[in-house]
Amino acid sequence: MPELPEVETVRRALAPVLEGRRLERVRIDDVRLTLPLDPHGVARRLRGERIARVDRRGKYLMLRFESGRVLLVHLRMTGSFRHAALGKLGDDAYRRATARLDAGSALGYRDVRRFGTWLLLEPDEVEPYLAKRLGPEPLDGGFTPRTLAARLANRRVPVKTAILDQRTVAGVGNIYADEALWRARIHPLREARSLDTAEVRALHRAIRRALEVGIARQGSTLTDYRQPNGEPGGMQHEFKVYGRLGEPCDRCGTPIVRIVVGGRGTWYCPICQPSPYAASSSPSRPSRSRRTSSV
DNA sequence: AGGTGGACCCGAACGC
DNA sequence: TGCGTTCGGGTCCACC
Repeated sequence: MPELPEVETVRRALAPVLEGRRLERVRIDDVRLTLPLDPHGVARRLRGERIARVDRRGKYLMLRFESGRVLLVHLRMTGSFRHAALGKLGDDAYRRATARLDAGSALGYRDVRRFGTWLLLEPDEVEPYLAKRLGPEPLDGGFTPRTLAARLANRRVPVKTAILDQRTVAGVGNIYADEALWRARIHPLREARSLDTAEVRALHRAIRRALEVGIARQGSTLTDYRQPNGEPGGMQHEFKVYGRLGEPCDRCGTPIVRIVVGGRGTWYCPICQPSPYAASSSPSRPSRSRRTSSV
């Protein structure tokens, strides 16, 4: 599932091979990719554009053209790019688009479930589009414990739901939300507004750490995600909680449990991340006390 | 306005 | 073995 670390890994791989290159031919085979626009019209508009920079904002990959236009790509669940330096992309039943570059190389876009989107924006449309949808970049200086606290204040939704909201912080998806909450020792069902200052600080730090480790491992591959050279990521081997039902917590050895939060599968450690509904016999109170119990 | 649940899509995993 | 059913993931949108 491409979240921030996966998209950033793709960006880092594509930037050196795409920047400065011109799109000589673009073919889009999936009518869903550019809805509500006609894919052939979009392909035609892309032809001739020269890529100035490959950027990322949240989970969006941005191809910035010299013209100022931007192709905003969202991979959703199963989108991926493949770059072939010699222009020879292998056969792929799930390829949805292909671009031929002036260096003789080829760029293929693959998407099994066809959730991904390509949106070609005019220069003045880009920032408003992103600003409306996304909060701060978690790895930039604009994301601080204070800004996070402001985004969580007054919100009654579970804290996991709050950090999955891209306006709270951009780029966190289901996997890294669970990983971050484990690192911060916060139960996913805690009301967002109930976190005290120390907990917000811990969560801020945990979100950054979880994403940084993900990038360092070049993302996580469960089934579909691939780097542009076709290789899987390695982060899936280092999950602390995600998908680890019944396996021992890395910190305390307690079996990881699974619940559903906001319709999403959610894994956590029932000891390290104490329930907000815990009885008074529990070692800690959820929203007040600083927990010192740990193993 | 904040919050919620369904829609979108389709391969994989599951149940019988 | 083969079939039908359920699940999941990010975002948008209709609705409360």
